[in-house]
Amino acid sequence: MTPPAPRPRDRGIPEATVARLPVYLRALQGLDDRGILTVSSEHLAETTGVNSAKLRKDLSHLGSYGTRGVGYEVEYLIYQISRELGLTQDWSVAIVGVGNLGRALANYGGFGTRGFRIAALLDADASVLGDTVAGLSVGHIDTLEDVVAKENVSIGVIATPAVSAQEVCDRFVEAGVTSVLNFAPVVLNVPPGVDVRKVDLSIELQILAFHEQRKADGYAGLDPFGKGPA
Amino acid sequence: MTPPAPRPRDRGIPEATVARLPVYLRALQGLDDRGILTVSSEHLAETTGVNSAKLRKDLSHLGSYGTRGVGYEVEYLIYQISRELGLTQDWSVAIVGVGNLGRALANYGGFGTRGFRIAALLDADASVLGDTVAGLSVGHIDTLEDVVAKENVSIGVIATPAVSAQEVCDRFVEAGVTSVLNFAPVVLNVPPGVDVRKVDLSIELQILAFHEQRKADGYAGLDPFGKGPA
DNA sequence: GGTTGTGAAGTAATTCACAGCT
DNA sequence: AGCTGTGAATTACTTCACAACC
Repeated sequence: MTPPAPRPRDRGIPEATVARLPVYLRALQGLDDRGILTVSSEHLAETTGVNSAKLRKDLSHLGSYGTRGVGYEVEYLIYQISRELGLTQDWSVAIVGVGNLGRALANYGGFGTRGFRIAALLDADASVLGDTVAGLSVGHIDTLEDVVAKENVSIGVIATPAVSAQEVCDRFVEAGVTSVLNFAPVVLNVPPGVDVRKVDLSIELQILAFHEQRKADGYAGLDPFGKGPA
Repeated sequence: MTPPAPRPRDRGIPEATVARLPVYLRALQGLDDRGILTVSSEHLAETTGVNSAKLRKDLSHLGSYGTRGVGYEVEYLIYQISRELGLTQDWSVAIVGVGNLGRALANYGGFGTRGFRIAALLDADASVLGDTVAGLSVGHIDTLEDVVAKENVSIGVIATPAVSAQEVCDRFVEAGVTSVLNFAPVVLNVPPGVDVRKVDLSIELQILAFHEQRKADGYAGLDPFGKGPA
């Protein structure tokens, strides 16, 4: 009888806003590093490439943290955004697949920075087991369930070939992981309640190719007929 | 005097649709590999994780390629989507930055598949120059302009550390590249007419952390007070 | 004077629901 | 009978423009 689960709709922040908060956060950290104390929506918007009204509306969803006539205090805003994003606590991440991509991810500075901790690197390939990558020893995929439980992993990163991705995902989910970041070029199937985000190189390239083609067709030629293939 | 460039707005396909076409395309190729000849919007929607009405509307922007009562012919739809995305021609790609990420990208199968050709791998670090990666010899960054001109590069991929990204981007743009795919965690500045897409691991993690925190706050506790930190 | 926060207006994307074709 | 293609309705997001405040 339960109606078709209208999702407990975020009593809060629009998804589009959530996706921009990390961008603001990074820009703010840059300002902080340079010792800048306050910033206006106009300035912060410019450095992050958004419209200033949008930035103000985004921030207004978190609360009223600016000062009229002055702007936003950089450190305070960093704290508020971090808190909203859940970065004031540490999240354990497990990376499965230690090929070039997995290594790139493991060595990526962004992990080390506040908020994330790599709990384990796992792979099925015996030839990389025991390798040390980013200070961690690569473990066997069979230990996935143990690692998730023991290290309290909440985010699983899939950097395996496409063919293994769904299986790894299933194991993550079965072990209790509810957030997955997928680099394999497949659509993952997960039960409700599990969030999946995907990063897909070839999709990005194809989107660029589309626009590139548009530029070639449309502008350069100034051909009013455009579309026609012949 | 030119007004603030209201962008020659695509006389066509919504951006949200463009971003999904590659997903449909991949699913269709999977069906084709399995010898499946036709597919309904319902079925294709299910395997790509979208609503079937959305899928039909997306496809309707390309033309009327289905058959009522039957569905879509798989091969024909593959061809039409490929054509729309500009994949019936080959695009030359240059990758700058041959660390783990650059290597992962170079070896990524998605490139090889129809539509993209890696024209060059470039790096500033003398220690990797001349290395062979994915069958290509790594060249020096100073040859960027030559390579872009000679190989007719239309998409530049930036896989360098953050600090070098803007400079590499400027050189790409100066050399005539109008599409950039950026993996470095910085907001790139480009003139109008140049498309930039970014892929940013830490943004994805932070978005997941946000939702993870929501799940922890909201559901598990069933605490009606939620928000308050103490 | 300067800048935020936000209703109201405008634009884009999604979903519904069904006419129209096979 | 089955499935597409699409107007109409809905929902989400963006931008404008200005009152409120420092």
